[in-house]
Amino acid sequence: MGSEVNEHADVEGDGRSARKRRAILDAATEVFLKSGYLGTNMDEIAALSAVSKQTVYKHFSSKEALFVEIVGGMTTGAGDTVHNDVAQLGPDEDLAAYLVEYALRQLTVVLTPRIMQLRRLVIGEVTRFPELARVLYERGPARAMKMLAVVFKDLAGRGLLDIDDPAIAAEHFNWLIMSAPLNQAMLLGDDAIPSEAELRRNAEAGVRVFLAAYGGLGR
Amino acid sequence: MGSEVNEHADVEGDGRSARKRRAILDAATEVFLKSGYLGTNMDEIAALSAVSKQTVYKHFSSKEALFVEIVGGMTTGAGDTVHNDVAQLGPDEDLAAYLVEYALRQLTVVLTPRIMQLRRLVIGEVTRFPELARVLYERGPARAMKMLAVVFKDLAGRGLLDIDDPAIAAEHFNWLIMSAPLNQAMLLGDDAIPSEAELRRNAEAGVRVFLAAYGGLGR
DNA sequence: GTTCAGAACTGGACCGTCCAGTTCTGTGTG
DNA sequence: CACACAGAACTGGACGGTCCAGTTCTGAAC
Repeated sequence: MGSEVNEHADVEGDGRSARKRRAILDAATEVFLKSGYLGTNMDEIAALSAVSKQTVYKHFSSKEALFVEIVGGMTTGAGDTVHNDVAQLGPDEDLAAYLVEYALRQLTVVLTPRIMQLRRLVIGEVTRFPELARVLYERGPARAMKMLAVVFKDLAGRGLLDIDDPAIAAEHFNWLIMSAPLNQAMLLGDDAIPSEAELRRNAEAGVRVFLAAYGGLGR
Repeated sequence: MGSEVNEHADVEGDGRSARKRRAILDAATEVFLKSGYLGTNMDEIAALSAVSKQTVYKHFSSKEALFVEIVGGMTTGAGDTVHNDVAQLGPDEDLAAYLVEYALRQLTVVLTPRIMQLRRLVIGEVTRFPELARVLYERGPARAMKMLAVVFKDLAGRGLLDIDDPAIAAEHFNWLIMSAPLNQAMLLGDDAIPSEAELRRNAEAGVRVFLAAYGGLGR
């Protein structure tokens, strides 16, 4: 037993098996996002991925396992997308403009129909899959605020911000920027996702408040 | 049309029919909150309310209708609870303390297991019941911020706050106060609902930032 | 001869309906 | 006030039709 050698199936492969697996994952992602966990049936996933149900169950032991795999992958992927290129503030750069850009990067990634739907999906399944929600929290808001806290601590050390507790400042910044559009899109649907211009205005207003509270001497 | 005379069935009655109807609503609330829309079956509701399924369908035409009735009622009820006694700021009262109390009232109502679960439920069903989510948005955050905007406009008129756009200030205040605990409880479950002491600290920190940005001359 | 598609199948869950028999409620009558 | 009675509401159970997760079988392709 256990004579399998192709253990690289879950990273990136181009064998037939890996291709099918990818097709299943893609199809399942779409269907789960559209219909929710209970609202999704495996036949639809098999049909959409152009694969027999037998093949689906060869790759994933159950509906639950497939769901966990997909949601886990999406949250981690999205989290990585946000925090890839964290530009630092240059010496001659404007602090407010820098913070606005920082905010906009976050907003434009999170306020995407797919990511919003993922959020709704996970929130709706908190009871059934608490672990998934915890992962989303860690890889999402918690991670973002941890990164922010580091940035703020640095800026405070350079005398550009007057911050007592970087973690709290990061929370305040994060939610000043994200909450309004996030909650709106969450409940009013994807059509309520603000345009980039609106997001910019929102970010600027948030940064203004943030700097009023945490902006150091150079006001 | 509308020749019905006994329209008082949905307010408060004590007849047998009204009692059963209430029992059904109570049971259905519990089951829906616990298992979600698709995860709930009508047999369980009938059993828990100690009523035959026939009676359930005599009062509510379908599972969907029952669900809409319950969620609608709960959102409206919770919204009213928050905005019942809106005390105004007295002449000799401390502004910061007043705002902290204002925030705490909101927090302690919203951060309840039942209300949190309702939020999760509605968010998870945005696609299936967009109207319900819209109602929750209107009766929840939108209403709260509208009330806040009125309060802030008044305070600004009295020279206690320096506010340009009351609506934006209300948004900032609302989310400075609510976002951190709300998001945490939303994803990490009811066990992550902060204690009242933590909520107070959170409110105080939020008010501090708010007043730094919007506090008028009397700083 | 291994893998997969296609299709059928199992076992079970569930919505909504139906029905025969029972209980409640309100109204009229002596 | 006691009683009878009609109509509405309710029970308990059964059932049709549908849906679905997961398994199994057959035939074909490579």
